[in-house]
Amino acid sequence: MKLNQAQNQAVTFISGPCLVLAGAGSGKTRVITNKIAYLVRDCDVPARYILAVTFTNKAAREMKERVALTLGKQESRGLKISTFHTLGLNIIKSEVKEIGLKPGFSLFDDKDSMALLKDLTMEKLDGDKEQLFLLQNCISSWKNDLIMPEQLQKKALSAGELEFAQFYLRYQQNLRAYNALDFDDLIMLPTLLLRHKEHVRLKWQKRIRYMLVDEYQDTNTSQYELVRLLVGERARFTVVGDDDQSIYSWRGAKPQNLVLLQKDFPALRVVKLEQNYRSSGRILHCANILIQNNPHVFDKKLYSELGYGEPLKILLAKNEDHEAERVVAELMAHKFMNNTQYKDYAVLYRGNHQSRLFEKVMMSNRIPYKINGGMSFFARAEVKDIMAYLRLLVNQDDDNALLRIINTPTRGIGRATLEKLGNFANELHVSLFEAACHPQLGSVISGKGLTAIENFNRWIVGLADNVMRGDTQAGIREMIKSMQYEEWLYATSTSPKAAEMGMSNISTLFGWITNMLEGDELEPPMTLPEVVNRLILRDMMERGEDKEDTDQVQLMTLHASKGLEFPYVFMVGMEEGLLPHQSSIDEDNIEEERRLAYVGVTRAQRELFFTLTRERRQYGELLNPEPSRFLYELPQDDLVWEDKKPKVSAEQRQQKGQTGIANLRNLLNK
DNA sequence: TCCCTATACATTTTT
DNA sequence: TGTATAGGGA
Repeated sequence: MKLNQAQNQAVTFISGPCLVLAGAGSGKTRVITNKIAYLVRDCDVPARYILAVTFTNKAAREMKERVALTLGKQESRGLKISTFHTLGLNIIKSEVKEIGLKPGFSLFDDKDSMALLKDLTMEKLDGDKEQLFLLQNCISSWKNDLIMPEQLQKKALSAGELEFAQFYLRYQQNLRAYNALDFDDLIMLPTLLLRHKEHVRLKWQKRIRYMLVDEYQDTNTSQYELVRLLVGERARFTVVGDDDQSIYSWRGAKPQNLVLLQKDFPALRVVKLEQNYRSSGRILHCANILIQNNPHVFDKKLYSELGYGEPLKILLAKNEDHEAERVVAELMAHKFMNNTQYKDYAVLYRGNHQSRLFEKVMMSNRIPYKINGGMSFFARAEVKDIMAYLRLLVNQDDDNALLRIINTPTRGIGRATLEKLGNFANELHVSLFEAACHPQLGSVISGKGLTAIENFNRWIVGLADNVMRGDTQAGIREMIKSMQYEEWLYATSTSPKAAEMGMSNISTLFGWITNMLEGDELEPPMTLPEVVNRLILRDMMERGEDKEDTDQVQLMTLHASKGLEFPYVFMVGMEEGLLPHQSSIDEDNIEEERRLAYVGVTRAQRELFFTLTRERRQYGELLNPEPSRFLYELPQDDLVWEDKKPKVSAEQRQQKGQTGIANLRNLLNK
C-alpha cells in the first residue's frame, strides 16, 4: 500500500498543527490510519497517548478495525478512537465531581429533552409545537456556542429571547435535578470544565500527545474549542476535512472552522489531497464543474487517473411512479448487461419519504434492497420501553424513563394517581421516584394507587440491586419475565405477528447489551450504566457475520451517503424544489444544496444516472417541477439527456413497463 | 382500558 | 396523498 506524495506529506508531518484538505475519494481514511501507525511505529508515541475523534460511531468502529489490521493488537493497545460525544461522556465520567453530577447520570435524547421542555413551558406556550421546536433549537445553539443561561441574562435580548433564556435556565436546572444530561451537554460541559480549571486541563493534555479529527468541516464551535483545549500550546494535531462536503450546517456545524484554524494556529501546515481514486475522470470533471459554482477559501481540483468513462445519463419520467419503474428497469437491464451484483447499485434521494415508491417497485420485482435510515430501531415502542426500564434501574431520578413505563405493562397506576404524584414531587422539589418513596406519600395518594406505587417501588429497588450487583444479564432477563412483558405485548398488539416482531427487537437489543457487557478484542467489557449511555448514543458495536456481504441495492438519503461509494449511482428527484429543496431556495441557501449534490455525484465510481419527473404529487397537489438547476450547471458535453419517449397513454405505458420488467426478471432469474 | 376516528403534518438528523 | 398520534366514546 503505497502513499502518493501528498498523502505521504500528510502522514509524516507530526511536529505541529496540520490541516489535510481531503477531496472526495482521495484516501483520507488511509491517511488517518497510516498516520496513527506512523506515530506508533516510527515516532515511538505509545498508542495510549493518541486520540482520534470522529462524528459517527460507524466511522469510529471502521477506523478501529483498520488500525487494528495495520498495527496489530499489541501495538494498538490503549489507542483512543471515539466520537466527540463519547469522548465528552468519558471526560464527564472521570470528572463527575468537578462537574457536580452524581455518578450514574442519565442521558436524554432529543425526545426526552422535548418532553421536558414541553412540561416546563406548558403554562406559557401551551404545547405550541412550532415554538417548542424553536426553543429546543435555540437552547442547542446556545450550548453549541458555549453560552450558559446566566450569561444570557446580562445580554440585551428582546422580550421573546428573554423568555427563552428563562426557559433555558429552568431546563438546565431540571436536567440537573434529574441527574441527566442532553447530547449538547456532552460537549459543552467538558469544554467549559477544561477552559476554567487549569489542573483538569493539564491532566487531559498530558494524556493526549497527538490528536486527530475526522470530518473537521462538521465541527461546531464547542467541538472546535474542545479540540483547542485538548491540544493546548503544543498543538500537535491533524484535522482532516473537505469544505465542499459540509452538509450539516443546519445542525450547527461551522465550516468556517477551517478558516479559523489558520488564524488560531499560524504555524498550520496545509496539505491538499487532490488525486481521486474512486471515480471515472468524467464523473470527477462534472463534480469539479458543479462545485465551482460555490465560493471557495481553499482552491482544490480533483483529478483521476482512472479512465474517462461513460457519459452521465439523465432519465425523464412522467411522474414519480414512473420514475421508480424507470430506475428499476434501468437497473435490471444494466445488471443483466454488465453481470454485476445488486450491491453495486445505490439510489440516492433528498428526503426519506422518497424511498417509499422505490421500495414498492423493488419489492414487486423481487429485487433485494436495503433502506438506510428512516424509522430507527430505537424509535420502536418495545425498544423504548426496555430502554426506559434500564435507565430507571441505573438512575431512579430519571423521570422521563419512569413516566414511560410506570404503567407499561398496566399496573393500575392511572392518570389521576400520576398527577397527584407529580404535584407531590413538585412541592418537594424531588424526582418522581423519590416522591414515590416518601413516607408521607400516603397523605396525597390512598387506596389502590398507593399499593400499586409501593409495589412498583419495591420491585424496582430490588431489581436495581440485583442488576447492579450480581449477574446483570440474568437480572435483565428476570426483569422482562417478572413484569410479563411478552404476555402484555401479545395481548395489546394488533396482531401476533407484530408482537413477535416486538419480541425479536427486544432480543436484538438484549444481544447488543450482552456483547457490550462482555466486551471483545476491540472493546473492553462495560458496566450496565455505561452500556445504557452508549446505547442512547446509538453506539452499539454491531459486529460479526452478516456485515456487508449481503447482495442488496442500497437506498438512502444523500446525507446518509456521505463517506460511502458505489459503482453505479442513481440520483433521483433532480428537480427544483426537491434538490435544491424548496425551503433552501426560500432561505437562499443554495450553496449547501449544491454541496449535497456534489456529495451525491462523487459517490459514483463508474456510472451515474439522474432522474426527474414531469409531474410530482406533493401533499395531494399536482406539481410540474422544473429540472434542477444543478443539471444545467454540469458540463453538457458529458451528459446524455434522454429524449422524450413517443406518446403513450398511461395504461399502455404501465403495461409496457410492467411486461418489460417482467421479461427482464425472467432473464435475470434463469 | 381499548379501539377507532379525526387530525395534523410531511427536509436533511452523524449524537 | 399517506401515515402517526392523540383523544373521545364505549
